[in-house]
Amino acid sequence: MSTPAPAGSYHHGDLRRTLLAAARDLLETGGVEAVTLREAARLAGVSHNAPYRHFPSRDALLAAVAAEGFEALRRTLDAAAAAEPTAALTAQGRAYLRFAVGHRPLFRLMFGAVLESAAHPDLAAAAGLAFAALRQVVAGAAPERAVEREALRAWALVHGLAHLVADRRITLEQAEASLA
Amino acid sequence: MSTPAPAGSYHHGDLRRTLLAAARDLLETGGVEAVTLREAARLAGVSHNAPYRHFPSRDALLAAVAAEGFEALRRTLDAAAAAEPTAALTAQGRAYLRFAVGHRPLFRLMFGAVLESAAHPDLAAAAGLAFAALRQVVAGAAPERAVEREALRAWALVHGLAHLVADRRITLEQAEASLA
DNA sequence: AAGCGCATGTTGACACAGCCAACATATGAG
DNA sequence: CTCATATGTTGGCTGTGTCAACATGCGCTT
Repeated sequence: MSTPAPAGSYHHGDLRRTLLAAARDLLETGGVEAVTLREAARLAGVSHNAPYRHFPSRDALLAAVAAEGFEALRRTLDAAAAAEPTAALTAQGRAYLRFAVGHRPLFRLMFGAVLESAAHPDLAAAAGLAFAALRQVVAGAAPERAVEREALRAWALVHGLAHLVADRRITLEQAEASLA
Repeated sequence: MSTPAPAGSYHHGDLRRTLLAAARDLLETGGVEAVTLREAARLAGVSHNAPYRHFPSRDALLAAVAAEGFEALRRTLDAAAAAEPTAALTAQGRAYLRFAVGHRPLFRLMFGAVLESAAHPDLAAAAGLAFAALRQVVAGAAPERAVEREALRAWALVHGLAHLVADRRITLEQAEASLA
């Protein structure tokens, strides 16, 4: 899906976006290991060093992809809550799980051990927003005082299930059955 | 802590163990990225290709380290349950969390996205044993019919909390407070 | 006790990665 | 129209994983 360069032009015009798309492709296709600055450059049709004008390092590229992932996750969670207001929590849980299964390499990049989010503020921010979507729903459903604790427990439960599914230790069905 | 080679001898004598120790050191010190076949060989005092007589690839070395990690985790969980039989479940939960915090890089290797456990049977087996320790305790504490489901929920909760702590998204205290 | 097979180590090489420095180009602000 | 500067390019360096060919000596067989 990565848009190749407009042929014959010295300047690409939209390299950053193209590189991100290429990186996403590589990620989905071959896992994190397959995401390479040089290969992304190749896919984009530029020289091996062009990416450095947009990302200071390979990690930065990965972080940008992960940040996009968190934005997508947040949208998914918001949509799930909006679509099923009476059972928003389990709806979000299901959405979370489906996201993990549907974009396994991306999920593993977002939550795996490759990136140190502390080193990438944008990443941390995007992640924070996604989690806020979860917490907000729990806040509306929990009994007053226990909100903070229950929110955390719900979050951890869903998150744990998602990891177990993404690591193929349990099936999606088992996870969904354990939600509520 | 990695035992260097007995000087002057062509054959090392205990290279496999030494390499594992070196890899553990590198992991704890610099994270997964720092674990390198060549660097492990250097620490062990052998040539850059000697490791291939004991591990067919870098991934295999990492998998072996992770497998050791799962064995350690299992021992920890067993010990926790044995030490506090009346509250075995929360004791194991605490142990799980402490393991994640105390051996962060190892934990992230074990559960991060670097290894594909399907490709390393030993790894999968060790992981299975560790989880069995958890499940067993839950089985003793849950109301009959719901055992399977409650076991999974407990596992997921602890696992999720551990991940959140390891990723520094919440503190150990928050996690422990959310256990029971 | 002698000899030898095979596990274990070594040397050398290759491709490929990330990253740096120096240079080229074209775009848009003035 | 000019030119500063953002964007790309070329070339090179170090380090890594992995393969192939060769060396060594431990331990079993006889």
